[in-house]
Amino acid sequence: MTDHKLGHVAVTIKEVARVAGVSTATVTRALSNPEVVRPTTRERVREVAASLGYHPNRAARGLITGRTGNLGLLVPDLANPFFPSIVKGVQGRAHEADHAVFLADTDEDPAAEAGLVRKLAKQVDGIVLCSPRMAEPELRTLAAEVPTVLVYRRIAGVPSVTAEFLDGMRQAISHLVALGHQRIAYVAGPRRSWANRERVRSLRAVARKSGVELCEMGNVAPQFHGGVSIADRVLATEVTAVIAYNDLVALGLLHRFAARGVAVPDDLSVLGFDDIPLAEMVHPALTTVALPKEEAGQAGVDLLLRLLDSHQEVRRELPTHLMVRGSTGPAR
Amino acid sequence: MTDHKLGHVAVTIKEVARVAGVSTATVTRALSNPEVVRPTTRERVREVAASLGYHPNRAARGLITGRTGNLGLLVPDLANPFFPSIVKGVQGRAHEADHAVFLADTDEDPAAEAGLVRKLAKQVDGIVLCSPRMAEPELRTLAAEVPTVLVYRRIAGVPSVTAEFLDGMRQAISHLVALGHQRIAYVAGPRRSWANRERVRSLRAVARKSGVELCEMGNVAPQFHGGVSIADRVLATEVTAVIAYNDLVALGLLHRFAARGVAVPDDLSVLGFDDIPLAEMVHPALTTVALPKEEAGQAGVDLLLRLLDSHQEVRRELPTHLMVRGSTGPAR
DNA sequence: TTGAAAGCGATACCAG
DNA sequence: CTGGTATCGCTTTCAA
Repeated sequence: MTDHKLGHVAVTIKEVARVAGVSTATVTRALSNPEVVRPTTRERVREVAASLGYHPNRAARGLITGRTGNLGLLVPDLANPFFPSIVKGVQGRAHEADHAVFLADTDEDPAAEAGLVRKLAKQVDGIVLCSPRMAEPELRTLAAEVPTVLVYRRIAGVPSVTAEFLDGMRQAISHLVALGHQRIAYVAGPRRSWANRERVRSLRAVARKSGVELCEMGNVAPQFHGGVSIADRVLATEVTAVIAYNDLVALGLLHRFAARGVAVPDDLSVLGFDDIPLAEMVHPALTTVALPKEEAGQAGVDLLLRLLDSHQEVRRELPTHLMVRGSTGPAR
Repeated sequence: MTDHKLGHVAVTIKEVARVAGVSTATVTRALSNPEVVRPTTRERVREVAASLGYHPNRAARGLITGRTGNLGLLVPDLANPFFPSIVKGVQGRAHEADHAVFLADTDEDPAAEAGLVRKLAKQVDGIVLCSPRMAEPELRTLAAEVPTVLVYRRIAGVPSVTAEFLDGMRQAISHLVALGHQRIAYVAGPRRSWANRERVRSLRAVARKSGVELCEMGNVAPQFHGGVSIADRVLATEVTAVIAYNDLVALGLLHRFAARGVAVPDDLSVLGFDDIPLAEMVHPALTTVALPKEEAGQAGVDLLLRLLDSHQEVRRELPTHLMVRGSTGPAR
C-alpha cells in the first residue's frame, strides 16, 4: 500500500458506490445521465456524493471518453495588454462551459509554438491559438493534428475568429480625412505578422479610394520601443497624421514626440489599433480602432466547442469601432 | 497489418512496444528509467519512440503515479498588468521544469477562488495562488487540501513568496524626504488586501521614524479609476507628494491631475508601487517601487516543486527597488 | 534484463 | 433500472 502522506485523500467513485450501496456504474449514471436512474436511487447517490465531496477525476474520465474537459490557449506575448484581454475572454467562457484552460506564452517565438501545441495536445480537447507569425503550412499541419481555432488570424480551412480590419481602417481614414489630413504615415508592425499584412492591405485600399497620400514606414517590433525607435523618422516626413500598427507602438511614438516637444494632436495626430486599456490612461488619450478582445476569446471558445461537437467548420468576424480620443485633431 | 497513420491518432506505448519488439514495461523503463535497461534495447526503443513521435499520455501516467505534471495558477485580475508579468514567470519556469500550467482569473472575486482551486486540485500537483483578499482561515484550509504556494501574501504555515515592502517603503520615503517633502499622502488600496495592509504598516513605521507627516486616504479600487476617483481629494489636502497603493492608481491620479491642470512633478510629486510596464510609458514617467514580478512567479514554481519533493516548508522574500523617474521632484 | 499482469479512476457496453 | 466487466494508456510489482 503506497499512499502519499499528502494529508487529503481524494474520494473516488468506489467510495461513493460503497456508501450508497450501489455499483460504480450506477454512481456514474446518477451523476452524468440522471434520467436513466430511478429517482430514489439517484437522489441517494447524489446526496452521498455531495456529502463526501466527490468530484470525478477528469483525467481518468478523459482516458475513456476521449474528452478531457480542458482547452489549451497559446499567446505570443502576455506583456502586450492585448493578450491578457483575450485570455480573460477565453478563460471566462471556458469556465462557464466547465472547461479548464492551459495557458502558454510563447515569448514571441514562432518556432517554439508548434512544440508547445503538441505537448499540450494530449491533455486538451482543442486549442485556441493566437499565432500571428507561424508559417501557414505549419499552422495547417498543426490544425490537422488537434482541433484548433485561430484567433486574429485567418487561413483557409481552419476555423478562426478575426475582426473587420477593412472596416476599421475605413473608419480611421474617414475620421482623419474629416479633420483635414491628406498625408498620413503608417508605421508597420512585423513583416510576417498576419495582422500587419491585413492592416496594410486594408489601408492601401482605403487610402487609394479616399485619395490620401500614404507614407509607409517600418517594420518595427509590435511594442512600445518599436514606436519610440521610429518616431524621429516619422517627424522627418511631412505628414500631419500617423497610424501605428498597434497601440503599444502608438504609445511609443507619443512618448518620443513628447520628449521632442512635438504637441499631439496640435502638431501631429496619432492613431492606434487595438484599444488596449492603456489607450485611455495616457495624455492625450489615444484615438484608436477598437478590436474586440474578450469577445474574440469567447468566440474562440464557442467555435472550438462547437467544432468538437460536430466537426463543422466555422468562421467568425467581429466588428471594430473607432474610439476617438485626444490624440487626433485637425490637420495643422 | 501495419496501419501507418501519421499524426491524427495518438501513438500509444503499445504501438511503440510492438514496433520495437518489446513489452510495454520495457518501453516505460527505457524512457523514464534508462539505466535499468540494456543499452542496445534502450536505444532501439528510444529510436522507435522518437520516429513514431511518441509522447506518454500524462493523464494516464498521473493516474498511477499520482503526479500530473501540471500546475495551477490563480490570479485575481489579468487586466492589472502586474499579474501578466507574474503569469509569465510562472509559465516560463513551469515549462522549463516540463510542467504545464492551468490558468484561472478570478475576476477579483475572492468568493469564487476556493471553488476554482478545488476544481483544479484534481488535475494538478500544486497551486500557485495570488489571492490578496481571501480570508486567512479559508486560505489555510485550502493549503491543507492541495499543495499551495502563496505569491504576494504571507500566512504562517503556508509557503510563500513576497517582497520586502518595508525596505521599498524606506527607499520611497528617503527619496521624497531628500527632495524636501514633509507632508505626504497615501492613497490606500482595498482594505482587506494583504498588500495594502503591509504597505500601510511599513509606511507608518517609516514615516514615524523620518518625521514625515502622513495623510492617509482611501480605500480605493486597485485600478485606474480608483486613482481618478480620489485625485480631487488629494488635491484638497495640503500635501506636496502622494504615494499610491499601486501604479494603476497612480496613473489614475496622474490622469486626473493632468485634467485639472496640476503639473507633475512641479506642483505635486506622485509615486507608485509595482513598476508595471506602463509606468515608464506615460508622461511624466512614473517613479515607483519596483516589485519583482516574473521572479516572483519563478520563485513560486520553484518553491512548489521543492515542496512536492520533500514536504519542506519554505518562504522567500524578494528585494524591491525604487525606480526614480519623472513623476517626482523637489517639493514646491 | 525482461515480460506478464495488476491496477489507477472512471465510463460504456451488455446482460439480467 | 442496475450490476458486472472490459477498457482507456501508463506504471509498477513480481517472477522468470
